[in-house]
Amino acid sequence: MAQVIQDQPAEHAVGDLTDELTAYMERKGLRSTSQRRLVSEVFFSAEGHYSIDEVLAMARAKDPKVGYATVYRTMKLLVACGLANERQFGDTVTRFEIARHDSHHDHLICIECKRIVEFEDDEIEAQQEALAKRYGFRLVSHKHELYGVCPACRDK
Amino acid sequence: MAQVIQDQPAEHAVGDLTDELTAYMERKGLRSTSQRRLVSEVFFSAEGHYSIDEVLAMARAKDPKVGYATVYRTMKLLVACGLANERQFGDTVTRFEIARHDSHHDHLICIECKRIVEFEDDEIEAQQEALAKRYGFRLVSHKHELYGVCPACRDK
DNA sequence: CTCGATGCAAATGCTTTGCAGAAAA
DNA sequence: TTTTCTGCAAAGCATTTGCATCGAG
Repeated sequence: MAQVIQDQPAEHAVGDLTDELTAYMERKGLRSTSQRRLVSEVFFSAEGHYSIDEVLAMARAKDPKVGYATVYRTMKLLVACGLANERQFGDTVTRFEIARHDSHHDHLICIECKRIVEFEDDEIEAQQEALAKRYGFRLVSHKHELYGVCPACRDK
Repeated sequence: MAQVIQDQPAEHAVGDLTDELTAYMERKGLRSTSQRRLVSEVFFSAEGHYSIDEVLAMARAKDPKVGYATVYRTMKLLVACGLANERQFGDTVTRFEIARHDSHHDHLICIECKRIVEFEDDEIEAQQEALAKRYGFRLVSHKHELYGVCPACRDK
């Protein structure tokens, strides 16, 4: 059998993301290199919010020779083709997450352990729209981050 | 007469803010210097969201010799004593705004002209609280920014 | 007179870019 | 072979700090 039907489909099928990237690169005349394949693969496989350094570390685990600039440029490429989002949380480092086209989500961040929980709240989204309209703004995007202490850290 | 009662009280009475700062500095054994008085005065008098460079420019209009580091350190001081908030919007620069203790507010930012409008929405605040509770988080702070196109820029 | 504050300039931390050599197409 | 990509190292840029000097207390 060529395709395995999974009982519990992964949140993001790594293959689908890779296909989208490949299509984008072909369309733009960009080259498929071993580094781009490696970096995108480790990023697509790892669910989370990673800094360049973290993606670099994951990539170097499989190929110690990859350079920082390559990871940097590959992440920019993923952002450009809409497969990754760039985020800045409390600190100064830029983090990347896999972009989901279907749903908007925001973040709940533990200020103790830095854990990041994603949430989706349609009511808040709707109220944001209403609020923007009230001020005459055409809403393009938003950033909504809640900082607090997570259950695990509260009990310590 | 020593005190002037104003018909239209300023949003933030510069004098009150200055008094709070003075009290804080005395409490901490910090010195009242001409630079600190100048920087805090221009910042308290100017309503808005200013970067270090902008505060520096305002201060230098009155005293060309003030240094960047002094403004930097004075703004940190204002943040430390709760009289200013530090914010990062879309770009890389840090901006400061006068902290109001009574009300929480968030921002609506025009991506064209960079105009920043402040808003307050109790319903959204309440929903944030509910959401944090749902995840077991004790909510400490939040960042809520809406990016869009303001009425003036839509008509251009 | 003492110790904190200032202002310069240098250091830092992260991001971005120039360029010579490497590797896709 | 041509053109893009890589990896290093250097440049940018906003922020932060060390230090000699200045000035408030």
